[in-house]
Amino acid sequence: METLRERKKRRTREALLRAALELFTSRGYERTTVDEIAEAVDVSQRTFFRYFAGKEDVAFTVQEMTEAAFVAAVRARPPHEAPMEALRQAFLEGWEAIRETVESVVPVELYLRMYRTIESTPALLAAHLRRSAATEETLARLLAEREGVDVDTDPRPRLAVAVFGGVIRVSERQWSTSEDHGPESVRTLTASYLDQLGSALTGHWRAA
Amino acid sequence: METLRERKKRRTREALLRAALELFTSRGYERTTVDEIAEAVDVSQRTFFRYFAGKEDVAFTVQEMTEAAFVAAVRARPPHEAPMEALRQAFLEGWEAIRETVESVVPVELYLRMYRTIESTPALLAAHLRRSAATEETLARLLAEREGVDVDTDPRPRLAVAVFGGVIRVSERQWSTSEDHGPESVRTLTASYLDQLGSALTGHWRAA
DNA sequence: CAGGTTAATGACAGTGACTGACAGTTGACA
DNA sequence: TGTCAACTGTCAGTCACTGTCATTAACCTG
Repeated sequence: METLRERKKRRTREALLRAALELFTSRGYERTTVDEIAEAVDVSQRTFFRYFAGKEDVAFTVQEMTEAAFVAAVRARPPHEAPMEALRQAFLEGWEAIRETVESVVPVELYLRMYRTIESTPALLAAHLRRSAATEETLARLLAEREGVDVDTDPRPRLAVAVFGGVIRVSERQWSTSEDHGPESVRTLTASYLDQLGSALTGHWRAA
Repeated sequence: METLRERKKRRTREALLRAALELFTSRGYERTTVDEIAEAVDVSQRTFFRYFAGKEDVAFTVQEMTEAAFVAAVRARPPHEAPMEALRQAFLEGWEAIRETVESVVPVELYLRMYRTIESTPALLAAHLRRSAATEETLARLLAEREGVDVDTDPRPRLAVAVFGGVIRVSERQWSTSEDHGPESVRTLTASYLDQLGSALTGHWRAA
């Protein structure tokens, strides 16, 4: 069980996280100072930096959880599935588990708002893409191991993951700029885009 | 022709650029301060910020030129080429033109060193990926126009460009971490990876 | 439960990127 | 050659972030 000290720490951390996301999504990321976040929770600025490595770090706390959940979902896929199929299924079926993971920390609605803020804030978008690159590296190694190939000599693991990542990013972008913000719409969008990959890569697009 | 004032400005700008790249690649990006760059050229820090939007901005000045050159190369492709083929040819054939563009500002060798610095510096890698995303958006619109489809309703332009961008990134990464740093090796690597795309996306990789 | 240990916090000072304001300087051009 | 506009330096200030040290509060042991 949890000691009093640990409980206090957890509460401070969660309060900082919630305050930060609330401020980022309402006032905007750049127009929010670390001092304001700390003040909203009534701790010193120094304390904020003891809980989070930086202003950017808070913004991605929830993202980090979902990424970890996705990697876990891929890891749990049966070995007989082909690589791309495993990625596809992990994404489409793992949705509910990811949603629950999020809800245990912040309201899903806040998470979705934060996602849009990330997409529309250049500094955060850059960080997001770099984090995605890191996740892709993890996935490439994972798939290489599943298939028994060497990730450093065989380019296919990294290629497959890069392509999958690209599809995800296109769906996310489409989702975050469209009207329909239901969490379900990303799933259908991603599935549809994965299906259109082949026709996107071959020949002309104009109907003959 | 150029007025004296313009000549002075251009010289200051190029001096700042060269000094910055030299310092970034030798001492490291984060261990270089803007004050040091300004001091190396004997101007005030304020002047540096009048020529470049920020420390990050200098680091990508040459990159920006190569990206523009690539977009131009794609634009110059004959319309009968299919989208992916146009991207492929623009990249493989446009190499020499890009090289010349670079050489007109800084030694290619410095450009290559800077590239490695970008790949190995988290903050710069993030910025690089965001810039790539912006370029991909430009290319998607370009291809959509070529093919006469609507980029906002037809996902194929963005998908194709995302996949191509993914292949480029994988080759660049492989190149920047390998021994062979000749500028030719990126070409062969990219061509080879594009050829392996199909087999990376379908079925298992393990030889039966 | 008193007293010592350790973790958490606050207060303060300092660095580095960046911006705004204003004054001084130097090319451009009549 | 003198006036105007562009360019530059100086200075002050904001914000993210870090190191240091004293203080507080939880923990644990006798």
